[in-house]
Amino acid sequence: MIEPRTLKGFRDFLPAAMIPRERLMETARRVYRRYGFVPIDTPALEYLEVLTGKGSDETDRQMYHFTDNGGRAVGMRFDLTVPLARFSAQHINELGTPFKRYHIGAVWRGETPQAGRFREFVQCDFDTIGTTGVVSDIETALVIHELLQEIGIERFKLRINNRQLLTGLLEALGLGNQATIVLRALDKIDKLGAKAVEKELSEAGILEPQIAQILQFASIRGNPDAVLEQLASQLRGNQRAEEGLDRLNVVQKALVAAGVPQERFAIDVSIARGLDYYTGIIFETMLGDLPEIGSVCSGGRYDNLAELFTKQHLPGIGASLGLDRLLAALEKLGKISAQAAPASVFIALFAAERTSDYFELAALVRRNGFSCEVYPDAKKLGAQLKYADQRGFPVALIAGSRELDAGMVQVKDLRNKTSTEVQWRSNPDEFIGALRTMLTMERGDLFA
RNA sequence: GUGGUAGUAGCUCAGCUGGUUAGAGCGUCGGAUUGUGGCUCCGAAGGUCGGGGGUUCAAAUCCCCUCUAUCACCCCA
Repeated sequence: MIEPRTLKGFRDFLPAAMIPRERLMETARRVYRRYGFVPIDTPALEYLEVLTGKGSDETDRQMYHFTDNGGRAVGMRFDLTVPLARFSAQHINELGTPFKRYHIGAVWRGETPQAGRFREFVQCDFDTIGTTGVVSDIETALVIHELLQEIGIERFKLRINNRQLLTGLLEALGLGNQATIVLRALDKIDKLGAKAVEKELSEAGILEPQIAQILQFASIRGNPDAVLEQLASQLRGNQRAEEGLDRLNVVQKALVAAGVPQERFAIDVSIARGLDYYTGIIFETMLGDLPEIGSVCSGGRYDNLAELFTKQHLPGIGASLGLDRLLAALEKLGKISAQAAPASVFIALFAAERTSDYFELAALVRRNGFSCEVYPDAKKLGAQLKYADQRGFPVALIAGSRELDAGMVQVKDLRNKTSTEVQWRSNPDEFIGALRTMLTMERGDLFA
């Protein structure tokens, strides 16, 4: 006997978990398409050099890689952005710019699993390639907001920053080449506090007055308007920073104009996003009820991503919804309703010798756009109804030989326990009408 | 990868300082007049006590290793 088991950080999904997963992906697709993004897919496995080209030591360490049977060095993708860079370089001439795509797929990282962190997980990415316009900055923010809203999350905050602000400041302080160290340290300010960041920076050899300025800069808080104002006064005269600030101003105004509530977003200069490739605006999204799980949707602008693969200048911007992390959060918050009917109409099997009649009935139901399921065994009616009830079917159709002979069926509303007899063979319209009235009643939402 | 905590039935857990055939609730399956569900009652199945090794007359219980989960570091969705 082989022990049935799965690898650390890899999971099976039972129907109760898979139904909300699929629903979430459908929501993401719907929102992405609403903004004109089109779907693509890329291989799970790539040449190792394609994946390691742009990553840091950390991503290299976490990547699953091996030599395939043909002796090639290959790796499993650890995000969807690097494959997009390769994809764009390879196909952009057939696609034209701007190119807006979404990509939902699994990625793999060999890191230690934790709550909401797995070794195999699904990301729902959307990116815009080939424009540096601030319009795509705005659109990215709007999509993130709409996505979270449509999923049904009431409390979340989209935190926005622009790398140019900090880069500009660091250049002015003469720390231009230590950006990564400072960014990484600053990213922890929320979690560990200013003291810890100060210590980390001074251990990295950054001088006292420099640290003071960095921390003062990162401690600016308040509503977007106020933050932008303070930043403007502090960064005046710094060309690079002012450019980033101008863009943030445009984004801020557009978000308000598009109806994004003030409490849903913040300008927060302490967020850094570890990935080195971001060059402009950056986003992360925290859940109001579960901030400790981390960002569920992050991204930003990367103006040089494809440079390793092509001489063509391909700027890009996008973000990634962490499907599995979000689901883990929703589950923790008790927002995933366990029951979701796989189909809406249940057909009880009574007289096994009349099987074709049941399939004739089922075909009629499905032809009219309702999903239905025929019970596989002619068990006691009570047991069949119990099954239907437990799966959450709203409607059951019951007919024995007597009714079938007469072309009748009992249409039973499983929630009200009411039922009516209908002539389905001679009067299908009346039958479908009866079904429709029962099924149009509120179906419970997937996310409470 | 490093460190802390944990692992008993499908799920949630009980099992005192080692002592004979390891229990409960829920769930599953069967039954209570093969034609009407969520309640009730009766019954059954289901456990190598995560796995391996060791100490002991005796290990779910103590020790070591390992696997898995979880938390922290690191990093990130």
